[in-house]
Amino acid sequence: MSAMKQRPVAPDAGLSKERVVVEAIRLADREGVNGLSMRRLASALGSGAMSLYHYVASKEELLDAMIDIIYEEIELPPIDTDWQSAMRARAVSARQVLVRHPWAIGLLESRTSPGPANLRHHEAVFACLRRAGFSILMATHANWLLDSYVFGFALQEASLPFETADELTEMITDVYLPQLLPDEFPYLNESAAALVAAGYDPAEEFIFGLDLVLAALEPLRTSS
Amino acid sequence: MSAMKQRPVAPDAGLSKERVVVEAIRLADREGVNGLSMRRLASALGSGAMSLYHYVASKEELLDAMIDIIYEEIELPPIDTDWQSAMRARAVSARQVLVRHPWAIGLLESRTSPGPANLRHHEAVFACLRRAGFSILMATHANWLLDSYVFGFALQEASLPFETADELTEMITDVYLPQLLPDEFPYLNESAAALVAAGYDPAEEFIFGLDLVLAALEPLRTSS
DNA sequence: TTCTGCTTCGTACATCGTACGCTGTACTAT
DNA sequence: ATAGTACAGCGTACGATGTACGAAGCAGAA
Repeated sequence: MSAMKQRPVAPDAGLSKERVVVEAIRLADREGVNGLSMRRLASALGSGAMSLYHYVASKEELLDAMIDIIYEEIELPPIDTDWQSAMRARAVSARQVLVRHPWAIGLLESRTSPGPANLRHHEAVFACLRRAGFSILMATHANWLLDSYVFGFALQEASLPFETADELTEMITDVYLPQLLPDEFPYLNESAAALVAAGYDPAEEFIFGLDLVLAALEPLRTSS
Repeated sequence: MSAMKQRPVAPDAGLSKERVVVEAIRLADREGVNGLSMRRLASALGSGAMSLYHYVASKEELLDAMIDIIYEEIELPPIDTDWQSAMRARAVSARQVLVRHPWAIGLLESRTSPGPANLRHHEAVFACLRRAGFSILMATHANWLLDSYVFGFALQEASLPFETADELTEMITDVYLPQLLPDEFPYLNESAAALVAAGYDPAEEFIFGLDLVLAALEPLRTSS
């Protein structure tokens, strides 16, 4: 407002690819990916729908850019610890990010070409694994295994219809158990009951499998 | 046509929920989930769009029904072998099904209430694990871990932009490497080169991680 | 002033899911 | 035979979607 003229890029007003993409992520967080339309995004930015197309070539490209910002949010494996701690930290961060942006998980499917943040991220992961003594082949295996676990866990967690332990109890007793005849599904009943009794924390469940996988990878290293 | 009158349900002509859902799956396989519209589905069935709404309450319900058919396609863990073989067979089958129907992976996200085939499937999985000597808690852990791996792997595999080893080589050399400055991404270059040299088979990669996970779960059993 | 180039936007079109109400047929009760 | 009931199928219409197209506003240069 005050120093409005000389700046080639307006500091806060005006559109930019960054502003468009960031607002798109906010909208998707709030309303889900189905609530993200070009018109609604435009009105959230106080502009006309077609203005957005000066910053993104299409909605597909917008989605690609959103995914790359998501990758930027994921912590890189720290370099100052052992490989297990580093990969654990990265995985935990990735899960947190995907919990914050559940719409991103399903989007990974159709998007093919990796963005720059994605590349940076995987470069750092491979660096960590190789420096820890994994061969190229074993590093590839470890990367697939860990990413599969993280994404798959996030995918399942996102489809859980509850957020808190209380909601879980309510969900199980009200929705799940009624359709679960004890004779037909004895084992599901058993574990549903155990879940209600013990409570349930996705974060703990995530760590359990993660540490199990990390421990299983440990003997595949070549050197110390 | 010949014996047209007395049959309460026409044997081959006429619509039915089953015919609608099965054709929807075929359409999604062919054109992706974005190519599946009620109008296109209707015309594939030789009917009007609104006729479909006599068999499914909404498109959402149609998608739910499609997912449940997909679960039906996944082999249950066989009961006549050790638990590792049984769970391996189930996981391999699940991956094959998801490769055949990649659109289904992203759909698991938003769908919340499990269909009957889903319930049957998980009942069988829990039965297998419990009979193998896992406690209720450990069976839950194992189930999460295995499902996360299978779904996550399928999700990543679906986003691979190639189908065959030749396409992989082509993809890496033409698309991947050009944007990968060796100084900026030394480790990605290294592993990309190794991938081209060695070829790559997703099915083998899948088995590697799967067997590693199964072996890591083995000591968590209580009895033999 | 006039021109040039970049942003911004209004309109238009095809396509989407689906609410609503009309048709025609099949079967039952009279 | 007639009327009633139920249901399967469809045509139309409404609001929303992504985006092609071209006009408009605007800066600085001539």
